[in-house]
Formats: sequence, structure tokens, C-alpha cells
Amino acid sequence: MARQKDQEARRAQLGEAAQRALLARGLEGLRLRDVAEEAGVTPAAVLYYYGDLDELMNETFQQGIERFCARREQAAERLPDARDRLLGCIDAGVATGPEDTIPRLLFEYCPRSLRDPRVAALDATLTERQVAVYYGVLLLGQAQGHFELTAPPRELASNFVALEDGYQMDVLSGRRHRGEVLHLLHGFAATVTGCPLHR
Amino acid sequence: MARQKDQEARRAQLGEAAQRALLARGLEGLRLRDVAEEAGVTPAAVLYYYGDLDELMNETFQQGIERFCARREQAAERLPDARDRLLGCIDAGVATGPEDTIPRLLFEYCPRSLRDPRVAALDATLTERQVAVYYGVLLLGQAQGHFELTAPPRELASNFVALEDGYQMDVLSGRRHRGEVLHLLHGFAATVTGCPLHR
Amino acid sequence: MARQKDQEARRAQLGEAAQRALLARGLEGLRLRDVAEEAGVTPAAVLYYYGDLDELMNETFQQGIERFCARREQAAERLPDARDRLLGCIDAGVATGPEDTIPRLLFEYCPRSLRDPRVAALDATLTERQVAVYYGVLLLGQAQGHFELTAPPRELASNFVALEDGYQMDVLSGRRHRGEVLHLLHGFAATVTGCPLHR
Amino acid sequence: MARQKDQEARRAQLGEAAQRALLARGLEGLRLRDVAEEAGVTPAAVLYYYGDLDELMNETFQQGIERFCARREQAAERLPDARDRLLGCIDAGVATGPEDTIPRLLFEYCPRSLRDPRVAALDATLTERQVAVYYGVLLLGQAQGHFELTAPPRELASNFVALEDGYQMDVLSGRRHRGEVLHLLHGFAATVTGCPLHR
DNA sequence: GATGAATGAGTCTTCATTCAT
DNA sequence: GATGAATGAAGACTCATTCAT
Repeated sequence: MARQKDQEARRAQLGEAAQRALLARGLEGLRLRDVAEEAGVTPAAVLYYYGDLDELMNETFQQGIERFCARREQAAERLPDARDRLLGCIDAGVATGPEDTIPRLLFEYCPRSLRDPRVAALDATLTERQVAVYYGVLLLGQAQGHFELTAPPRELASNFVALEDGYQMDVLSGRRHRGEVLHLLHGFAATVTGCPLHR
Repeated sequence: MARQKDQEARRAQLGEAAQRALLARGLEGLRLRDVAEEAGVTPAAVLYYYGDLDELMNETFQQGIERFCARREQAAERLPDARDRLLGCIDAGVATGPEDTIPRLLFEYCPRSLRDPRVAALDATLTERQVAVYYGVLLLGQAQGHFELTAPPRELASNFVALEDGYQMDVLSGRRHRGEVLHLLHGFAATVTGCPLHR
Repeated sequence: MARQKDQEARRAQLGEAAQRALLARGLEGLRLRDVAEEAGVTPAAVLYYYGDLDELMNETFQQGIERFCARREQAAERLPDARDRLLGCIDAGVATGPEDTIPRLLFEYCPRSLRDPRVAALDATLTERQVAVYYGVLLLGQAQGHFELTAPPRELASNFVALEDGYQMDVLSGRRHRGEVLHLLHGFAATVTGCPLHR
Repeated sequence: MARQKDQEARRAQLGEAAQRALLARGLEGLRLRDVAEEAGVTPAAVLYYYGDLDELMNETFQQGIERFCARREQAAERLPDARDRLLGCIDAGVATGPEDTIPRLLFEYCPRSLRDPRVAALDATLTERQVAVYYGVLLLGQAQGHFELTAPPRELASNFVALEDGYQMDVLSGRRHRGEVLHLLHGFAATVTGCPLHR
């Protein structure tokens, strides 16, 4: 039991080290050694827990997705009013800046997902879960009588996610500030819901 | 003079070989050898013209951007009516499918642009040129009296580009068909221009 | 006393595990780990009893030799008539097929015996004991008046063993069936003893 | 053309280096490095020509077989009289001593041939070619009226080869001298051909 | 007595790079 | 201008071995 806990703890440690190493060096050209040094152990020790760098990095991706989605789902569910939910949802989805770890981490996997089916599958769930959140918020807004949607809710939800994804890159590269992107997304939200969100 | 022309021709050949090799193997894990084999020469010969794989791949990125933007700019300028231009512009910006070479090529550079400033700079121009095209079309539409914009044209232009970029990944990964994405973009266009684009 | 018995028992267990592992992976490329897994313990535990993989494998070889020789010696001594003894002796010396564990085990040590003097010494006793058995049988056959030998008994005994060894490989590799080899050995036996062995 | 010759020459050099390294270290535990050092090049250079240590060692085995068989086939065909041929054949098949490279080399592959099908196939041809030589000599001896065989020639030929193989190990390990083995084989030959071979 | 964690030495292998031709 | 041979640095990975528990 204690042993199993140690295992878990060690794996978690390595996962976090992997995250840091990933941000520092990129998925491209990330060496086993980088992760090991970041974790303060030898490369062989990493393999003792993961057997393969890919295995570790896939898990890192999965955890990144989980955290990203969880944060946003919680943000959406906390508030009762759909208008607040929509704002919270947007807020939780846009990176705070070039240093925001989770979104940057997710970005590293883009090209790999075109080649590795397992990564592609994870990437697909990432999109789906985000769409589902927006979809729920839009339906709720309709039910509460706040939203007058300009298109089917499913389509609008997709648009929200695509828009966000497109802007994410801008924020991470430092080309746009978070505030600017939030403003643009709010504009889009106001237009398609027919509802001035800021009261 | 002839010498210089040969140089140019050889470099162009290598550039195209680099493109093919890039699509086959990804930027991550692309080897000098891959490009060389694709071009039918030895690795040493590639180095003779480029000295560095990065140099060649940066040029490849630049060319990819140029082609992508040029195609879309031509598509937009060809037609006199802003409504047609907008449709043409959207049409030229969405990948035909997972095999569409130019957009796929551009996608490979995503994570690298977060790390390599030169790539980041190129990536920025890509975004800017696209925004400029949409911006021009929206202004024209206003002038022609076809569009009743729901937000400042600069903002809407940004939204168009971000939306497109966000969906591009879906098309390239095969998660969405081009037609679906076009439909979604057309819906957005109709909403923000206040104009049913298909007559 | 009890302690010592435990020791013995554990070592015996490991010896058998080593045998199975040896057949599965060959002496070449046999890892401490393989033996440990076969025995259901950790590599460190194996080292606790043997300190060295070579030590264990040498003991395994020795045991293999012992079993092989013992079986054949018993087969030879059981019957009173030299002609039966000779047949029994041949019978006990030829592998039943590619799966016959003891001969296969012995085979694994061939090249090592050219390099490791301890293995070479063991291998020498293997040959000697086998020759001794045939020698005894041939002498008995002469004494009983059944055999009319075509050469000195010592030489013929050597020939029997060499012949057997040469064919052993064929049986273990599946190139010849046991029956075929027995037939060939019986032919040789009949010739050199001047005695039709099957009555 | 010159290039191709260089290739061949280099491969041959490496083949000989591999042979020497094999005798020194055994197939078990032979490292790429050993071959490289023996050849006076870097390990990478060996891979440049062979890509795989196994590939090189299989070729080495094949060449060993070829030389061994060729030598003996020539020895057999040179003399017109079957009795001389038989003696020459035996002579060419027994190792000169523990340092005789070709037979030692062949011995290294014994256990591997039980596991690697390609090696097994080569090993089978080795046996077949040897049997064929003896078979031819025995038939010739019958035709010439010198031999009165005690068993079908095919069977006797097999026996010759097995006997030789069995004794080979003794010579290579230094347990028996070549002269002793030749004497034993001559004795067998005289018996089964019914012909005193030494005139 | 035995385990599991972790190490470090050793190996193959890949790859850009160099250099004589 | 371009090649093919060869290198050497760097990486992943394996495995016996050590050590605290």
C-alpha cells in the first residue's frame, strides 16, 4: 500500500518534471535526459517508471487536457446565470500570457497529433469536451431566456472553440494580450447570443 | 550569371524536396538525409547549398506562407462584388482535406514558432496578411452597401482568421470535412455582415 | 541444519529455473533476470544464493551431465546380456527430439567449453563417462562371446560416442528423427560387433 | 567500377576481422566494437558496410562453410583412386588442432543454429555438402571394385560425417590430437569399406 | 532473507559533418 | 560541384549490481 503510494508519487513527480522540460525544450528534441535532470534523477530511473519517453509524454498530454478541461468545466458550472457562465467559460479558456503552462503544453502536441493516432485521439477529446461546455451554456442561456441565438447552438459552440483555439496561439506567442482576445471573444459572444453580457 | 541561375534552380529543387520530406516526416524528426533522398542527392550536397537544415526549413516555411497568402489574395481580388470576395476568401483559406499540402506544411511549424524568433516573425506576417485580406473585403462590402457589420471591421477580420485557423486543424486531422467547416464559416460571415451571402 | 536445508532447497529451485530459462533463451543472451523470473524471485535474490550467473550456469551444466550420464549408466547396467545393454545404451543416448531437455541443455555449452576451462573440464568428464559405459559393454559382450570386435574396444567405444554426438545435433535441430539415428547407430553397432543385435 | 571493388575489398577486410574477433571472443558476447577494433576502424564504419552485426556474422558463417566445404571437395576430387580420395577427404575434414580457424569458427554457431532459422539453414547445407562428398567417394570405390560396403553408401556417408563432427570438438578442445582422430577414422573407414586403405 | 528503487557502466545506433577525390 | 567513406558525438536502452528497508 505504502509502496503503491510511493509509485504514484514518483510518477507524478516525473510527470511534473516532464511538463517543465517540455516547456523548456519543446516536444521536438526533448531528450530523456532533460526530463531526468529536471526531476533530479538519472535517465534510467525515468525508464524504470515509464519504459518509454513517449509513454511519459502521452500521459503528460492527457494530464494537460484533463486539467485544462476540468478548470473550465468547473468555471462554467459554478455560476447559475448562463451569461456569467459564458463569461467564465471564455475566461477559463484563454491563456493568461506566453507563460501560461497548460495551454502552451497542449500546443506542443499539434503536429504530433497529425502523425500519432493516440495523440490524435486525445486531441479529439480535448475539442469535444470544450464544445460540450459551450453547448451546455448556450442551451442554458436559451432556457433562461437570456440568449437569442443567431445559429444552432451546436454550430455556435464549435465556433467558440475554434475561435479560442485560433487566438490561443496569438496569446502564447505574445502577439496579442489576453485582454485583447477576451474583448474579441466577448464581442463574438454578444453578437451570437444577442445579449450584452456585461451588466 | 549562368552560375547564379544554376544556384537558384538547385535551391528551388531542394526547397521542393524539403516540402515533400516535411509532409512525410514532420518537422520534428526531419533529417537532413530525408531531404537529400527526396531530392535525389547526398546530404553533403544539401549542405553545400544551405549549410544548415534550419536555414532550408525556414525558407520552406516562408515559401509556404507566400503561396498560401498569394492564392487567397488573388482569390479575393478577382471578383468585384464584396460578397463574392468574402466567399472566395473563405474558400481559399480552408484546407481541402488532410492531404492539402500547403496548410499542412504551415501547421508543422506551430510549436517551433513559440521557440524560434525567426519562425515567430514569419508566423506573425502570415496572420497579418490574412487579416488584411478580410479587412479589405469587409471595408469594400460596407462601401458597396452590402455589409452591415456587427463590430469594427478590424475585429471581425481577426475573428475570421482565428476561426479559420481553429478549424484548419480539424480538417487536417480528418475530424471535420471541408464542407462542414465552410458551412460554419459561412454562418459566421452571414451573421456578422448581416448579409445572406448565397444569392 | 534446517537453515542448511533451506539453502539447499532454494539452490535446487534456482537450478531448475536456470535450466528452463536456459532452454528458452540459450546460454548466449541469458540474463540474470530470465532466471529470476523463471524462479519467481528478484534478480537480487538469485545473486544472494549464487553471487554470479556463471556460477549458477556451471552448476546447471554439471547437473545436466550428471543426469544424462546417470540415466545411461542405469540403462546399461540393468540388463545382463551385453547385446541388450548395447541397445539400451544407444537408446538412452539419443535425444527423443528437439524438445528433449537434457541433451539440448548440454548442447548450449559447446562453444563456451572452448573458452572456459572449467566448462571444458566438465565437458571432458561427460565424454569420458560415456566412453567408459560403451567400453564396459563391449568388454562384456566379448566375455559373453556375443561380440567379435573389428577394432580395439577402447577405439570402438570412442567411435560410438563421437557418432552419437555428431547425430545429436541433427535430432535437436529437427533435421533427423530419432528413429533414423537409432537405425544408423544400430547399423554401426552390428558392423563393429559382428553381431545382429535384434533377435 | 573501382568504387565497387573498394566496397568488396572493405567488406572482405571486415569479414576477416570478424573472423578473428569471433575466435577471440566467441559469438556469445561478441561486440560490434570487437570487430571494429580488429579491423582498425570505428564501430560506425562497420555498420556503414553491414548495418547489423548479425548480418556480418551470418556472412562470416556462410564464408566459413564455403571454405571448409570447398577445401574438402577439392581434396576429394584431386585424386583418381577412391581409396586416396577417402583418405584425403578425412584428412581435409579433421581440424589440425585447437588453433584451426575454420572448424573453430563453425563450432561457434552450434547453439545459435538451434534458435535462428537462417543459421539453421546454413548449418543444414554444411552437413549435406559433407555427406555428398563421402557418398560420392564411396560410390566411386564400389565402382572401382575397391570397396565392399557393410551398409548402404548413404548411411555410411552420414556416419562418416557424424563421426567427424563428434571428434572435431575433441580436437578443438585439445582433448585429442589430430593424429589420434585420424587413426580412429581410418579404422572406421577400413572396417566399413572392407579395404585396408594404407597401401 | 528478500524486495523494489535507483544507479552506472556498457552497448548499439543514428546523424550531421568532414574530407579526399 | 558533388560523392562516398568514415568519423565522433549524442541518444536511448539494457542489465547486473547496490542498498536501504
